[in-house]
Amino acid sequence: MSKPTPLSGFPEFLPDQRFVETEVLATLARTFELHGFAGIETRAVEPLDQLLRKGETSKEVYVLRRLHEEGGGDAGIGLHFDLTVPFARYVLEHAGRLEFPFRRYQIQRAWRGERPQEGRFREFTQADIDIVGRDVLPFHHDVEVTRVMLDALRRLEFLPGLRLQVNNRKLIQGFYAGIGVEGDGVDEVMRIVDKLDKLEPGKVRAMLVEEAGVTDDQADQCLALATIHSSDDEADDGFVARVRALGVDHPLLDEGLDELAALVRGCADLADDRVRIEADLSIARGLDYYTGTVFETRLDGFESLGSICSGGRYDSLASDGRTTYPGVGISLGVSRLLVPLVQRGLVGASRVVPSAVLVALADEESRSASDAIATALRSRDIPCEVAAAPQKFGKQIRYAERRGIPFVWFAGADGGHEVKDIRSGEQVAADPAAWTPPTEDLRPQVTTNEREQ
RNA sequence: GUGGGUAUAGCUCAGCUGGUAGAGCGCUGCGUUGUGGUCGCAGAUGUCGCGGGUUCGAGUCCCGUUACUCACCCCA
Repeated sequence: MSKPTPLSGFPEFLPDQRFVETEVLATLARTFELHGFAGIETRAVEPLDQLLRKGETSKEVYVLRRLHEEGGGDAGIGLHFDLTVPFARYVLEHAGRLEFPFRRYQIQRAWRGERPQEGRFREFTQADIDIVGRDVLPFHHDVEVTRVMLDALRRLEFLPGLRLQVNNRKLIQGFYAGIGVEGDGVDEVMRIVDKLDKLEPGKVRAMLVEEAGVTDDQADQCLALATIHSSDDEADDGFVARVRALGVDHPLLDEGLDELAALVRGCADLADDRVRIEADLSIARGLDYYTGTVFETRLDGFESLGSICSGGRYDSLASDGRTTYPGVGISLGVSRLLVPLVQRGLVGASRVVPSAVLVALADEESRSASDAIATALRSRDIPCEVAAAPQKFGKQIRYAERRGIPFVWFAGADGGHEVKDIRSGEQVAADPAAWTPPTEDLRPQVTTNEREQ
C-alpha cells in the first residue's frame, strides 16, 4: 500500500501533542465541574431537518449514508456541526427528567464540510458550557458562564494571552432603533459592522450606505458605536459614558448597556495580565440566534485565527411550543486553539511517552525480574516500561533519552538495584518498593517555547 | 462554491537556458566489545504526486488530473 496522504481539515496529533490536548480537556472538565456543571455527551448525529433549520444550510453538514443502502433510505441524518443544536434537541427531549436551571458542559467533536484553513477544520473538538432555564433565566447566569470560562482559560497557563470581548445585542438593537435603523436592515448592518476587525472603517462605512441602505448620519453613528471598547487603563464603566455621549435614547439600549456593564464589572476580578475581558461594541456574532450577551475571544499573536471562544445569550433556541428554554453559553474551540500552537511547536510535552522509568533488561533470562521491578513501581502509580530488547545498556539509555524518559532502572546480578537520572547522570541505589521520582517527573509536563520570529 | 500557490529521501528543502538525484537534520553501524548525550568515520533510503505530450534525452517544458495549501465566503 502506498503511503497515505493527509486528509485536509482532519488534523491528527502525535502522542506528545495529544498529551497537551488531553491535559487541556481534563483541565476544562475539572474546572466546569468545579462550577457545578454536569458533563453530558450527545450522539454524533441529528436528523437533517434539525440541523438545517433556521437557515443553517451554510454550515455544510456531512450527511450520513450507508454504503450498501437499500431502497429509498431513511429520513436523513447528518453529523452535528456544533454542540448547541444537539443540546437544544437534548433539552427538549429530556426536559421532563432534567432539573432547571440546567447547567451542563459538553466536550465533543463536530464536523463541517467547509474549506479548511488555519484554525478551521472539517473535524474539530469543541468544549461548550451552557445554562438553560425553563421559561426564564436571570441575567446573572450570563455573568456566571463568563466567569466559568475565564476561570478555565486562566488555568490553561501555557496558553498565550487572550482577550474575551463582550457585547450585548439589546444594546446594538436599541441603539439602531434609536437612530432609526430597524427591521431587516438591523441584521445586515450588524453583519457589516462585524467586519471592522478586517476592513478599514471607511470601507465599512461605505458598505453600510451601499449595502445596508442606511443614511450617512446613521452609518456614522453605527461606526461611532462600534469603535467603542473598554480599554485596560480605564475604569470598567468608561465605555458606558462614551455610549451615552452619542446621544441616542432607547429603552432597549439602556437595558443592554446596563447588562454589559454588569457583566464586565462582574468578571473584572478574574482578569489578569494574560486573560483579559473587555467590552467591545463591534462584536455582533453574525446573524445567529443570540438575543443579548455575545462573546468572542482573540488569542494574542493569533488574531487571524478569528475567535477561539464564542457564544452568548439565546432566549428561544429551544421550545416545544408550550415551554421555551432560554439559555446562555460559551463554546471553546479546542482544535482551533491547540492545533496552531502545537504545529508551531509553541506548546508540547516534556516527553513522548508516559513512562517515567525505563527498566533496563540485562538479558532475556532476566526479563521476569525486570517485569517484577516494573510491577512494583506500577503498584505505586509510577508509569514505567521494560526495555524492549537486551541491548547494550548504552543503547537502552539512548532509547530512554530519545523518548524523554527521565530515569533508567538497573538491576544488578547480585540483587541490588540502582536508578539513574539520565539528565544529570546521577545514579543511586534504590528499592523498587520504596523509590519515587520527584512529583514533576511522575507525569509528562506541558512545555512552552518562545515564539520564533 | 470562486480565485491564486505548491507537490523531489522519514522531516525541512536545493536542483540554473532540458543531459541520467543532492544537502542539512533524522536513521543504522563502527571508533567506545554491557552506561547514552559530544566528536569522527562509514552506510541505507527516492515510482521526483499521477497520467499523457514535446524531445535523441524531462525532476526541469506543455496539457490534463489528484492531493495539499493560501485567500474570499463563513465560522470554533
